[in-house]
Amino acid sequence: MNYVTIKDVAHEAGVSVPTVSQVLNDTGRISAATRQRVLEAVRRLDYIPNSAAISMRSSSTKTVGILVPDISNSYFSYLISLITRELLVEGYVCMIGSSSESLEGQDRFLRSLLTQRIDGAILIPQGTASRGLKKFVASGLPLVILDRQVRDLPDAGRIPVIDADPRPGIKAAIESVKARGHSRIGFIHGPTAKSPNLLEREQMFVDIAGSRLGNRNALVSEHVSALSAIRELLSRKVDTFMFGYSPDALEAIRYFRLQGLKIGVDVSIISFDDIPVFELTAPSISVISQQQGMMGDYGVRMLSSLMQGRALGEQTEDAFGRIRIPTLFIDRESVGETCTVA
Amino acid sequence: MNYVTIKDVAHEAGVSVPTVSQVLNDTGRISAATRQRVLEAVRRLDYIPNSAAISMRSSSTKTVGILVPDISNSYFSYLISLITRELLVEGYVCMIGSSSESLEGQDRFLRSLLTQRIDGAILIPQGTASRGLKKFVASGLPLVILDRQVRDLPDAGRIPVIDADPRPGIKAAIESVKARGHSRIGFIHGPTAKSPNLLEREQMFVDIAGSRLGNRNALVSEHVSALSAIRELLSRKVDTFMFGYSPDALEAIRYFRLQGLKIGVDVSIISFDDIPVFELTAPSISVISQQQGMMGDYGVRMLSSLMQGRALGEQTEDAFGRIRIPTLFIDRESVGETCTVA
DNA sequence: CTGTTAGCGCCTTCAG
DNA sequence: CTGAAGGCGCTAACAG
Repeated sequence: MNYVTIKDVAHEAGVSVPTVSQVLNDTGRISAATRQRVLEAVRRLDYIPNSAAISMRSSSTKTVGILVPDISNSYFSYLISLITRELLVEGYVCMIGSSSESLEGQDRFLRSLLTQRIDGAILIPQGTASRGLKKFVASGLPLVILDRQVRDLPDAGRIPVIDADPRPGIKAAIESVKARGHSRIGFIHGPTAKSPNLLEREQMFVDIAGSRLGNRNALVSEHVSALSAIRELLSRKVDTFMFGYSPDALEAIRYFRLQGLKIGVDVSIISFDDIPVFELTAPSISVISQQQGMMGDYGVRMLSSLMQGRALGEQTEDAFGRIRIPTLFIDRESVGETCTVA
Repeated sequence: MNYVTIKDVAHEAGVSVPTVSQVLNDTGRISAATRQRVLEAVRRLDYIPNSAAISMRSSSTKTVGILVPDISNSYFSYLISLITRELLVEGYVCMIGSSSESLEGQDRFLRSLLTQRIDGAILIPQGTASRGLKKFVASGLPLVILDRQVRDLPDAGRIPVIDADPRPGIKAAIESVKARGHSRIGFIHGPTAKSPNLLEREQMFVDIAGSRLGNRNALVSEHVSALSAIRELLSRKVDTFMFGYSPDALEAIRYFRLQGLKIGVDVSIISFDDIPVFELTAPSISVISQQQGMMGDYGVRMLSSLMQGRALGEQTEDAFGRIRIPTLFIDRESVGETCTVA
């Protein structure tokens, strides 16, 4: 299975190799006649260019890397499908990889992106800067970080970070919960070690819920396992749960069902991340949306402009600020009305 | 941002370029001393090989392509995460693409795989052989087709197809439904034009349900839109629905809820595809599982052995049969007990 | 308007 | 045990 090369095409068309190249790339002046002959030869032989060879000369691969924590998480897979679709129309193909929420997984994939000489990357990294991530940043490749901040990342001012501002969503959620007569809310933070953003959500919760409902009614658990945290808060008479990490909410739904606790009646819940499941459960789950669509759009747009700049040889040493997309509370059925005050 | 090349390493270590190459590839005889020096230079300069250059010489890219109909569908994203993980340990990186359930999208991605000179591919193609797919098959690349059969694909005997055998799951489902006292079942087939497998499911349903419940109690709709089909069957007094295509089932869940029809009480449903949502809805949905885990495993294993053979220059002209993985009925809460026979 | 020359980064002979 | 030469597929500069 030997591929047809530009040389075969040249031979078939009876011209020289560079002529074919010029026809294919619309560079140089080529007579309509030769052009025709070359194009026909291309068609006849079904010539398909070798991107490795092209990239060796052009030092541009037209590929971008995408790193997510977990491909099978629908929050990320949706983001991926958005991003790849938009980049495709700009002529880029994507290399997608998962860190499996581990630093080793992340570094392994980042390295393989480097060996592929990608033109740029969109990363949803782990919350702590790994060796691999530092090297990646140091390489100076066009790069945007999505969805998560990273602790201890030097040189961070140079790279755009697009994430969600938890405040508006949390505020709206708490007010809605309060309006329905709930007064004792617990927050389940998820694996905060993985991401400063999760920590921030918790702090913001404490801040806002504390000021609205009184500090003793805004509860938080030290437990790392979601299940233990839920059990603890339940024993402390919490009847409304807010989840900073959607997989925890899914676990909770299973758990409450098992315990015979009716969501929206015995217990109310609100989760971060607007993923499709939450609309299909019965009752449907109220969520704090991070507006992933917007996030993906911004990310792609930033990356293209960075890659553009690079392609033009511009000095893109602008300091990119952080872009924060406001979260949005989407009210559904998982927060019940309370008549009896506890 | 110029990458470190093997030449820089050679210079740094005070040896020639081929020497570095030999050290890195463990070929040829190199003295321990030089080897040491080279390795140190590699580390000091943080040399990262250029896979494009390597693949130009070796004509192997260590890349495999994965085509799915829709990345954001959790059935596929789960399969992707399985496959990429397993291939990674064998040293392959994956290029993932979506056909967006269209022939054009499929062909565009397949072509880009060809320009990338991938070593092999795992495809979940559209049900009809597109020009691009035919060309791809004709290229002779190691290739396995997953989850779906393809109509009119010449040379199909040469490539392995791994899909699910719908019979066992459907049979078990219907028996369970019958045992619960339901006697009038309708089947929603999904976009059968897209896949012979969907058609097969319907035929098998007609066959099995017909023989178990009588032909007039095994209903099918001609409507292409799931919603119209549901409405029609509802008007024909169907109270139990089987969905051949999970997105339709999700639509149905929304619809029934809107209509105030209680699943598991007023209406019973069973869907193909064991995806996480179905376990989280209330009531949880009984499914016919295609055992995706198995499917992914087999697929990867077949592909590696094909690529192996190719790497060794073997003639892998074996006729690969189709491997069919039995479907499995998973009984949950969406099929209610019927006391009153309609 | 077209062909010649040279080189991208790497590896595989083959001399030394 | 190591270095020199050549070539993978392609394109940018220059001749002609």
